[in-house]
Amino acid sequence: MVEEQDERILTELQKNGRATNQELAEAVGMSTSACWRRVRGLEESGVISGYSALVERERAGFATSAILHVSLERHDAKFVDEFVARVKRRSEVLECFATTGDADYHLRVVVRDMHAYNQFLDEFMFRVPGIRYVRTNMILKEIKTGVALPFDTRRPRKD
Amino acid sequence: MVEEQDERILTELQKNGRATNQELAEAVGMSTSACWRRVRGLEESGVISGYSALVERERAGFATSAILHVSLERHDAKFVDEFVARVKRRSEVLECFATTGDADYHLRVVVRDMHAYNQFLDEFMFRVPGIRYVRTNMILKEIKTGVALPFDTRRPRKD
DNA sequence: GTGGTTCTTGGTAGAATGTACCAAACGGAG
DNA sequence: CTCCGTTTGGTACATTCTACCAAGAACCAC
Repeated sequence: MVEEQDERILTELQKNGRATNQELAEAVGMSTSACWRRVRGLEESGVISGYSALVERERAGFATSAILHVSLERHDAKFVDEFVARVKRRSEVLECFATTGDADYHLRVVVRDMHAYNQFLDEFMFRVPGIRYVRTNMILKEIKTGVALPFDTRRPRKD
Repeated sequence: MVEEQDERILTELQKNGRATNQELAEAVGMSTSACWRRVRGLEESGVISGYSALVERERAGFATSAILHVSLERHDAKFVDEFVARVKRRSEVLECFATTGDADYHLRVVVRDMHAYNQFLDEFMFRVPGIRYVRTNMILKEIKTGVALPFDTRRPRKD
């Protein structure tokens, strides 16, 4: 189980994934060794699945991004699995969620420019079998792009 | 400008944000000092905006998440700014994008359980002034949740 | 309460790494 | 070619990591 001390570590490591163990220990108020062991535990148990540099999309040359609503014609395992497998392979698709509502899937796609987006649709999206529709919502502005889980919200009573 | 060597560094640091400088230098094929200076440059120029631990949502106790489509009644700066400011303050809102299409905004919200989601709507979303509608699409399954920009895609010709 | 077991803690030291310097190599411009 | 600015690889000191230790806390059965 992830307890309160772990949550403080996670909060800190989400803010600064390259914090030294010493900084981290200081920030959460424990000894370096206790802290280090907890971090290791979180990594080994898979609570922390990795670390990543956060790169500014536009500065890195990716001017265009969009949210796609996708719906499938049929929902047999065959079509669903094929769709999922293809989505996982395409690096332009940063996120993909199966959702309730009109569309079956919400995707977020990031590309270098509009030409690349058109190409993405032509070469990839429109070729996936069994798709009913793909609706593109271009992203006009990124208000917020966070990865940090909200550990500051109240925990449910555990009773 | 971000050139090819930088892209290799970014690719690597997106995969492993805690790679040691030595590992990194080896992976991208340069000396440790050259590599270190480039990383520093990317950080100082803001291409790398930070580092973060990636935490498994469900293992960390956040069972519920949703994508919200939000549309505003009016689009005066007054209402827009208020909405944006409020969204930025709420840690449950991991992502928020202004988009084309029916909804003005797409948000991704993560909470501990359904009760917390209901509370989020009641206490926050439904109290923002000037909102036309909020449509909730519960996330049934996370197919993919990536943060790495697709540097493996073809760069536009620079001419 | 006591005793025993288990889990967690803080301290420490050798190994590994980061970071700032150097002089050398490179690449254009004239 | 020579000059000048930029980027490179190497090195050394300071910092940090990481695996051990024994001591302390928490728990349970009795």
